[in-house]
Amino acid sequence: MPDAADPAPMNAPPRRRFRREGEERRRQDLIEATLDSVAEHGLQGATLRTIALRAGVTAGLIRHYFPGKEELLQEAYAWLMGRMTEQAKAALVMEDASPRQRLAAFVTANLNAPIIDQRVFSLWATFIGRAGADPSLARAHREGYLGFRNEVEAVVAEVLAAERRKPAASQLRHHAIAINAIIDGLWVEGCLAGEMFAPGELATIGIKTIEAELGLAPLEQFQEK
Amino acid sequence: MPDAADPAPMNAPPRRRFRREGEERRRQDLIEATLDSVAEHGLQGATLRTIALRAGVTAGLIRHYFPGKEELLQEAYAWLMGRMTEQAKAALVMEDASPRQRLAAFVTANLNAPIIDQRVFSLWATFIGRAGADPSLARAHREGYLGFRNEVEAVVAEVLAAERRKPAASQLRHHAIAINAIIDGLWVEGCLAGEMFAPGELATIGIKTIEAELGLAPLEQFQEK
DNA sequence: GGGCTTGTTATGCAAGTGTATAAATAGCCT
DNA sequence: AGGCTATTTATACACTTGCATAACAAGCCC
Repeated sequence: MPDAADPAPMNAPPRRRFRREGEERRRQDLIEATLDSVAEHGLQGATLRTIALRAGVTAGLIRHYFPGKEELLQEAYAWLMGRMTEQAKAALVMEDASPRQRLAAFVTANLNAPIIDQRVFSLWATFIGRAGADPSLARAHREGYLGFRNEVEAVVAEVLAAERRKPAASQLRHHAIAINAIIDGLWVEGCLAGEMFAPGELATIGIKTIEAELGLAPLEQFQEK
Repeated sequence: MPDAADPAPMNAPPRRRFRREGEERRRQDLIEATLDSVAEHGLQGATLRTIALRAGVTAGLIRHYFPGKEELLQEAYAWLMGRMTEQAKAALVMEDASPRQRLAAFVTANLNAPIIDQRVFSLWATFIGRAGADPSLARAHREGYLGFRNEVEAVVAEVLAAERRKPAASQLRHHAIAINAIIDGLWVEGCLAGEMFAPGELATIGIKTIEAELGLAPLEQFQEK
């Protein structure tokens, strides 16, 4: 029995070098690696090892920052939603612009890059598909949706007020729901089949449709026929 | 060594009873069990064993009808999409109704049960979330979407023709895209947060918004203010 | 009713999963 | 410089996964 001695030149693979990063940074890296993995391989393909590889660490480290995979996914989703609504609303903060211009800018921003984006859509769809089974997801969506809709409603009220119109609350709500649906519907199509539309086309359609919904005379008017 | 004899009263679990079903039936059952599993647990939770359990068979049988899990999922998705578009278009085949009535009926059908349905939405979102990475899914969506949009475009043309209007092709396309977005957007919200809306409210909003988009005078008109 | 086909079950297996725990080393503090 | 701590790696483990194959029996055909 030769029984090879262990300390022989059996050059063991050297232990991997690493750097210590701040907690904030590591958590953020892990969250982004998680979203990347989900967008690319879906929830099923987003394994701890895949995520860790993408974040440039080993799988065990994840457990040092998150209690488990579940919590990592939840935090990743929360962060994604936060960034989405933040971007979406950012287009509304325009100083010295007419309400109507602000509304148009809002629609334009929401129907172009970076909000129209296949990766973000994949993430949204993947997570929201679980809303039926996961009440916390459903609640997160509802909150985001209502926040968004309230913004829309506020701008609509301003636009109409500028036209000396004062709609009833129920009318305002209807307008907000409809406008929200228009933006959402066009957003979905833009993300899924963006190359079917000319650049800016979705925004143009969105603005014109919304103006029709609000009963506003189009600014540059070219009638059909 | 007592070497217990095998034929001892070590009552082996009796082999499970089963019935032979037709191929058609079994495949359909498996597909529906697959969709149930995906809707309930997501793609990650839809394992062969879960699916088989729900279909009332054992996991091995699946491989007798499908080359692998991948193909089962694809067939399930294709069947789901087929049923969805079929249902959606069914509302259009109304004899002796005005184009405008048909359009309204179409919108109403698409914004109520059974098309507004959380389970179907979960399935749609779960699968469509993979469209970015799976070209076959992206193609399936595009085909379904274009088919749907063409139906809309045809009805819109009829509606406008009944009003003696003959829009340019590009105008017609814009209308169809916008109307499609309205229906899609309201559909999403109805599925995700149906209890936020009164029964029939989404359909009402959809119809009014579409009428505004097409420049049709509302039938029952109650102005704001 | 007895064989034969084949739909169906049962069992096994290698790869991959999330989690737990131990070992190591990077980098701060003095 | 040198220890100390806690971030990070590495390894182990129980379990699940999809897939392969063998054993079985349901029910048609003659």
